[in-house]
Amino acid sequence: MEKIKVHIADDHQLLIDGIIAVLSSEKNIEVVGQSLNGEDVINWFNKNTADILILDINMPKIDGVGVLQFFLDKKLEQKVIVLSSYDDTKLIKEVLKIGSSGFLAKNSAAENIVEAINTVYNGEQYFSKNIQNKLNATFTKNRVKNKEESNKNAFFSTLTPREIEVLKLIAEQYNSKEISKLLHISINTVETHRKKLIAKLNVKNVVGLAIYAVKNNIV
Amino acid sequence: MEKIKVHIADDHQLLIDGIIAVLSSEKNIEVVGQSLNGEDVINWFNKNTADILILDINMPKIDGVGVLQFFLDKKLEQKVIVLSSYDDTKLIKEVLKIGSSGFLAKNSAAENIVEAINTVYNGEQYFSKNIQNKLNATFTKNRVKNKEESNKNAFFSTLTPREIEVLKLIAEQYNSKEISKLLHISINTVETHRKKLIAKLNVKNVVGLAIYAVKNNIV
DNA sequence: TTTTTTATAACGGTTTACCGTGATAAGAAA
DNA sequence: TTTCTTATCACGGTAAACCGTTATAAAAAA
Repeated sequence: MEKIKVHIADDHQLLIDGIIAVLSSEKNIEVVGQSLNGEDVINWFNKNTADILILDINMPKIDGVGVLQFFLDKKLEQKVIVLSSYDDTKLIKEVLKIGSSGFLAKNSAAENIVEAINTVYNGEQYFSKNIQNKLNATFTKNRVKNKEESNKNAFFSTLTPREIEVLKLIAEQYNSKEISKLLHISINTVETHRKKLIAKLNVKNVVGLAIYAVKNNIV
Repeated sequence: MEKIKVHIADDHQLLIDGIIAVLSSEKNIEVVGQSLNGEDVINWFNKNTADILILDINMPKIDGVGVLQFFLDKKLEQKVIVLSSYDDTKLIKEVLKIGSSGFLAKNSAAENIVEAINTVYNGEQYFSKNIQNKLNATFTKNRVKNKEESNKNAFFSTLTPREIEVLKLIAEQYNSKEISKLLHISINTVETHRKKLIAKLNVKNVVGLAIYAVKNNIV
């Protein structure tokens, strides 16, 4: 029997070891690699292959989203199941858009990871139950479209590099005046970026920005 | 042979199942219970006992710190090994102060959890290697003192229940006026709490508060 | 019993955040 | 080439955050 080759990427060694222990009782699944950060994932896949990548979103150096974007460019063939603590609908939509095949919340039971691996290996998409509920009908209908199209009429905006830069400084507790000095731009420009960030991320104020930044490992 | 009875508390079922899978190969360790939040932990220990509680700090309803404080009042006898994603020195000091016997970062390898359980069961304290380095000499000297003393000359301030309540609402993007209405108190009082939070947590502004709240799973 | 902590409240003042709107230049994409 | 995106800047106004300081009653701790 051909085994499903799995690579696990998470910044918590304990969780990796736990998943390996869980999968060790599955005869048709083989863990062939592991990484503690996004950089290692990319390096590993440059030299090796796996059928399934179990990918944590919150990782140091390069986060899960960065890894997915790398794979998108390279047009590699492995399927990706995204692991996340935060069952954030916006995040789910984003990772699906950039090429993941499944989404598993960390509050799922261990048996679900086996189910997820088998489902995704068979070419289907997998979502944790609680996540399924969060995905609305509109989105479900649209996600069959191809990547080019779904990128065009995106359900949410992606942040520009400059916006991420400003967001990072906001999350480091700098105010607009300080940011304007750090980036050598006008305070008005900083405030414009701030406004766009609040609008794009659909948050109420700077607190929402800070929380987004933490949850997406920008700080 | 008498087995070491372990209870695991973490809001991620996947990690619980993973730890159980890891511990299943240990003959002298038996997992007798599990909880997904602090409330469940307290309920469980009201009816049952275990030798060791493996306790995640970041949990909903009542967090790890809340659980420890509960045990401190009840003077229960089980040892506690704290699990945390964030290897925050301040946090480590806090949980040791309120009665944990060990601290295990989630980026530790699985074998360490076995080591931690055995060490703590034998009455010693256990720390992940990377955490050992973070604990400075001053603190190491002081932690042999008894609880009363170490509470007195605390290294940082603890938030009051009301402050945590306000902080939670701040992190949910409510402004002071809204919070004052939600809690039926004056806006001036809310602002006073806000000021005290900023001072106690040693942050610059509301962004710092929000980040603290996320990292400590208050929101 | 005395002291400390907690939760409450007020106030004047300054700074910052946020809103709406409009505009321009450079570069990328269609 | 034309359109879209990105990054830039301005301005006037309102709301909110932040600062410093003071104060009081109740509860908890020493």
